[in-house]
Amino acid sequence: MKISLWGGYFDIHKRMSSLLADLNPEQLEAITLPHQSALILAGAGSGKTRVLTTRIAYLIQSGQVSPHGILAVTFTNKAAREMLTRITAMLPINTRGMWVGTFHGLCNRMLRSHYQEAGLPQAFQILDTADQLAMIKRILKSSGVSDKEFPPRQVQWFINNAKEGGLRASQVETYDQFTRNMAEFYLAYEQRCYKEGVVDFPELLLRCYELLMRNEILCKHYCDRFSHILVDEFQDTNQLQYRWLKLLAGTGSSMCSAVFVVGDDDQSIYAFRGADTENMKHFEHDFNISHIIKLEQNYRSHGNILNAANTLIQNNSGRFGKNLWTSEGHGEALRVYNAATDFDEASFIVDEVKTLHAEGIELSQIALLYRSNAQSRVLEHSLFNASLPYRVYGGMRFFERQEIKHALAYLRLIANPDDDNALLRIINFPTRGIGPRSLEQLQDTAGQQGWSLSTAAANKYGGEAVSAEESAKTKKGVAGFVSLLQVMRQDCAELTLPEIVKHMLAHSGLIAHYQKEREGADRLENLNELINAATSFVHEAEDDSLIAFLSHASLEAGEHQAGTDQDALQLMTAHSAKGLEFHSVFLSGLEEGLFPHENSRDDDNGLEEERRLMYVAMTRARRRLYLSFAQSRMLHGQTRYNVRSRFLDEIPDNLMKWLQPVQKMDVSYFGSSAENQFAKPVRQTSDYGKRRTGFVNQKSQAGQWRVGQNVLHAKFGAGVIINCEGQGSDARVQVRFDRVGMKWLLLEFAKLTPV
DNA sequence: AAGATAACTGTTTTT
DNA sequence: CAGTTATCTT
Repeated sequence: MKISLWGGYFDIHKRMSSLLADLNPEQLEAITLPHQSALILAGAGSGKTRVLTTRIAYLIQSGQVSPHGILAVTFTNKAAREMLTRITAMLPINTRGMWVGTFHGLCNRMLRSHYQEAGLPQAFQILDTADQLAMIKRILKSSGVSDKEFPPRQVQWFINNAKEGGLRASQVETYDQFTRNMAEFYLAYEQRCYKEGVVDFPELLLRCYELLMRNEILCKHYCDRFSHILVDEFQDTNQLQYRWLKLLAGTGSSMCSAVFVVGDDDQSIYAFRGADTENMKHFEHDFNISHIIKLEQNYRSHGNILNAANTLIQNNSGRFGKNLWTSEGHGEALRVYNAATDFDEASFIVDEVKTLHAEGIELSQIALLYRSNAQSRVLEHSLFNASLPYRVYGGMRFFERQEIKHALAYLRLIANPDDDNALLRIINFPTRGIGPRSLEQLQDTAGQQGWSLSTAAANKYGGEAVSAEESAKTKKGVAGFVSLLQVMRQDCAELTLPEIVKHMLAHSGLIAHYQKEREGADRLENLNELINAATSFVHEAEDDSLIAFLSHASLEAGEHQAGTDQDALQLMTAHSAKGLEFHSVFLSGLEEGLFPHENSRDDDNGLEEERRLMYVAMTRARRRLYLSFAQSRMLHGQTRYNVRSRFLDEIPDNLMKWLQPVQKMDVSYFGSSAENQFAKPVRQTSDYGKRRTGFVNQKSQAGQWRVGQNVLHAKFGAGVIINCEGQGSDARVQVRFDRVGMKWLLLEFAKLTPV
């Protein structure tokens, strides 16, 4: 007994000291702060996540708080997951009871627990941005106003802005006809959402805020419970999120919680979507922060990179101020390349990547960053031709795919019949002969009676309940749809989540529909994947109900695409790169109008945000940083002539090394990679399927090079011709090689042997 | 109800 | 230029 006690005691100490080992003084100070609110200014690569997670582990390990008393909030699901994994790795105890999640996720959680007090139906559904826009379009249409006069996107922007400012439709200040109209749409939208039992993203926050605001007892309950609130990326919070935090912390009255926020004003790059850096200054004041802890030691980059970034960011005003430093050496100079064209820039990057790769740097440790997504095209083209594997981030996500949204719409209707958005999406998909006129009738009835569409449909066409699913099929049109849903709802009552999904896929006709479609294979695969998603959800989530799964689908859109296991180059915008690091970083398109972007150039705030973005991009690099710009660039079908970015001039000369453009008229270079130089792009879009752009199938040519011919290539080995194109010296063939896949080859250069 | 053509529109993004 | 969306055909 005694021994085990001592053993346990010793264990805790050992664990505690290993927890706090290798921390620098500032990190240690932040982690071991007493029960008080704190503002940690954490520079890029300064171990921010480590501080946050270790702080939590420390608080629990030292017995200051139980997991039950901790609430940690992040912006992305990825960050929340990472945090939880790291905490669990540090602690021997069960972390259940701890609330770790995104603002939206946590608000959803509270609203689910107190749906009645919040005035929501139990099965309330969450609208994503696209759903919200669809809803707004519907309202504008029924109000009879033109899309031209009131663009739906603008209305959406207005509504979300108001909500993020904490304002309801009735509270919006109307000082002219325009805002009066907007407020009117907002009100109509609010009422529709209420009727249908749906909430949009900002509504989750606002509703939760109002819930705590109005219900003192409940608010007190959470205040008392969460004695420690920790916030990641605090510089990205908007007004409403800040107010929510203050409420939860119990400021006004007793100030019961300690709020520990970590952020970096220099990395605030989301002002355009409502993030308010001022929150950091408000926090300092509202929470009586006497001293800000600055984490300035950087564990990521070499000195030259940091100094360049430091000098750049010093051009911004109103900073808290901080200078990153490293105990590692200066490292290499930044490499700058002045390209003649965007194409030239891309081939320069390709050459450098090849060299780096040859030197042993993994492709996944190299990032190509750009300001806007459109810039990836030229790069992709060159990379493809060079046969370099790459991965583009920021495409369509799993739960946003058309077929998945259709499937989810069926599930949502099973859970919540009043969801008109969902109904409209699939009432005639797969087609069941419900045209615009019957839909209009239905909407009229619903409008007159104040019913939801599915109630209207049931009352109009429903009749007695149908027992066998067969009768659902025999009925036509709306009546068929009504009994289909009825039957589905009945059947699903007894099934587990994965079974519900399977059942729905089979009986909705979605599977049959996509089996018929030519390009449907990938969609079918995705629908199958939805069953898998449901299965793993049941295994992982505490609440495995359909409603919980639907929330999950809305709040976590899923990884961008199935991650290829292959070592691949990383292509992404500077925004997406935030939080990541790479051995080498290529920062391309450093031109006035592009970076800084022309839309941000005119006002100081915009320019400073662009500069922060540049700062974020630069500090992604560990060892080597390339900066490049092109004198001319193809944009929107026009060649634009740009001057180099002012940001380049803000970096000290002695930290940069200007690379000379290499003469590329070398014959051996030209000859040896001719296949690649002239190969045609096959760009795999992030959407379903393998859509090709850039060429059309041509008739096969006469002669020995024809479709179906087996060939042998010196480098690529055996393959078969699957496409022919062009005449004379332009003649090229597309070959599917056994080993290296598809390639376009110029016949003049590629030495092909017919087999 | 699917397929074809015309018109439009171009930052950054998570929930 | 290229990708999406609205509109017009068959």
